[in-house]
Amino acid sequence: MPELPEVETTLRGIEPHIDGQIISDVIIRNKNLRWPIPAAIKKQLPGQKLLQLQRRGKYLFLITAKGTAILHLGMSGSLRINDAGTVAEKHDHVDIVFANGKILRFRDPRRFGCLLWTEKPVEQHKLISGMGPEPLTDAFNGDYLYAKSSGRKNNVKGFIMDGKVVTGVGNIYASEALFAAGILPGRQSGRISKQRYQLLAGCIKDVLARAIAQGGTTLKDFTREDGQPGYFKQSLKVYDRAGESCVNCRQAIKQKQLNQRSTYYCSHCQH
DNA sequence: ACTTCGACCTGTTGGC
DNA sequence: TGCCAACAGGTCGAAG
Repeated sequence: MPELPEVETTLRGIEPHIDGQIISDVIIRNKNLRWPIPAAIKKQLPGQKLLQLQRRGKYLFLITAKGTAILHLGMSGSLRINDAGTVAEKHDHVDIVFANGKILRFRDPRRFGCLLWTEKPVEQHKLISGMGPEPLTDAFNGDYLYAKSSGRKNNVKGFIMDGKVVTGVGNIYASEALFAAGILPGRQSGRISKQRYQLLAGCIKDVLARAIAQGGTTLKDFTREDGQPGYFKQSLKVYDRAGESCVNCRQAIKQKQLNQRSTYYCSHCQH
């Protein structure tokens, strides 16, 4: 479900309620997420002050003096802020209870998400250390993409969705950014010019920044921490629009499987 | 070092 | 209306 804009929207929504607050309890109803939730989450978090909330790619970090909780929403995860006493529903696997009476509630029907614990600097964690640059920083640009793509044989959509290349670009925004840049998703990544990568890097930044400004994309079930949807769906130009007319040329938007993921594009505007 | 593919889950949708 | 296959916003880790 969530890509970078949805995770960022979630972070901004929950932060004012819990930043700087003391964790009073952790309730784990089902520890069987992608990896089992370690016992240290329940053992170490209570009594700790939440010093900082951070996002890295699609991961969220809950930083305390003792260590850092690493949270990923997977395909179907979401976080809500509830008041103490709110009844948990079917897939509400974890509550982090705060002394101010708020509960951070982690729901994840498919359980592809995770909640892990580390006491080392979080950037040294195995899942984090190999990650590519954040797309909204200066370290991510066309020169970087061009250099990184040298000699590569995969298609450009798979290339920009590779978290070791750049983090946070998922299936929606990969299609959208490639449309904005006029590049066919199936084009071989190692055979694209530096100039086109400069355009693409700018389009990735632009589409992600605009999606964040709109509170993310609600396709089916993504909601913000307060239950409100994101409004970027109305700005999508190709994703989930197979057969509808291209906003530029009016030809039908095409859909095909690429790397086992649905991919949307305009065969007239993209080459 | 890079690429492809299977795996992990539940819920919803669309075709017959 | 009902059933069942196909699909869904992610990404790790194994195998080639």
